[in-house]
Amino acid sequence: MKSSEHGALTRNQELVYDALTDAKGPLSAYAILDGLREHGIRAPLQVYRALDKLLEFGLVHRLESLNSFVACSHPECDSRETMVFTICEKCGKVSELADKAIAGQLESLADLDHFALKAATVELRGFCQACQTASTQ
Amino acid sequence: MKSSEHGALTRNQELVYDALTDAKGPLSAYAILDGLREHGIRAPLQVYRALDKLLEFGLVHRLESLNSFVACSHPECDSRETMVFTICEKCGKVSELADKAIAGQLESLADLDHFALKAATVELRGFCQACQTASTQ
DNA sequence: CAATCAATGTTATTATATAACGGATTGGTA
DNA sequence: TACCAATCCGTTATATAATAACATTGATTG
Ligand SMILES: [Zn+2]
Ligand SMILES: [Zn+2]
Ligand SMILES: [Zn+2]
Ligand SMILES: [Zn+2]
Repeated sequence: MKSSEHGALTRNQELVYDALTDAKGPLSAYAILDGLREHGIRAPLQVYRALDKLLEFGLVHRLESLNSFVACSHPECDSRETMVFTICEKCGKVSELADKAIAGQLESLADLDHFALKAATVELRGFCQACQTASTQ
Repeated sequence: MKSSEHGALTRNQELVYDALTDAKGPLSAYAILDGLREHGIRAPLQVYRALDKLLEFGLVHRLESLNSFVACSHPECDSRETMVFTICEKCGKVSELADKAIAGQLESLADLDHFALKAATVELRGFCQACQTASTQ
């Protein structure tokens, strides 16, 4: 379970995780690095190693199309398998959607191709609600 | 339609597109560059500019999680909206799946969040059929 | 021809990620 | 305690991916 894992985070992991939860949006590894210099983080590897562990714990997800990272917004989502994100191309807002159905759909789609599915990345690009209404006024 | 667009490709676009179709697998921009040096391509920008156009034409897709590019394997697929790829984590094989249902599912999922969906990237990681049978022997 | 626009060539720079090495810390265990 | 193994840590250097800036070429067209 996550909350117990969270308690076991090392110092660097804690720093990186806090940076991501504070940000309430995706951050690149180098943006995290810049924000943590005053806390003693000096090199990219310190950030990347912490991120690797956080990804492994399921506390953080990687946004492939943005080369950046977000804290998981589903405290109970320990699946680590299928994540769905919306990415607003105007304001940059990112939301993580919870959906069981898509995971099943992708599973059966993979089966058709005899592909043993381990993990899925779904990234949706478009406009968030706020940016839609803003552009139609 | 694609075949007509293909006839209108410029020299650099043609070179890059041919490199991708010959490869029968994903290539990074720099791998393309290395393969085309003897044809007069010398700088990353020459490759990236050609790729931008090919992506726009729908002749090529970008694999976000691999930072690489593949020629579209669906001659009639001009949708340019929802692509689904399987990526074998053992042998690196990539397949582009054709599926109308997933696109609809993602559309309605986005609707729930009042998100105006423009394009979707779906990348499935796991093991291809060949690598499964190879690992169970 | 002159204006325009897309494509090109080149150099330099930024952004993202990993390799390689050694030292420090932790947790069990003889 | 002394030992071992595993993990985490810090540092330097390097690899890989993508873009900025600017000048030039070549086709289109009015
Ligand atoms: Zn999550
Ligand atoms: Zn928005
Ligand atoms: Zn395609
Ligand atoms: Zn395989």
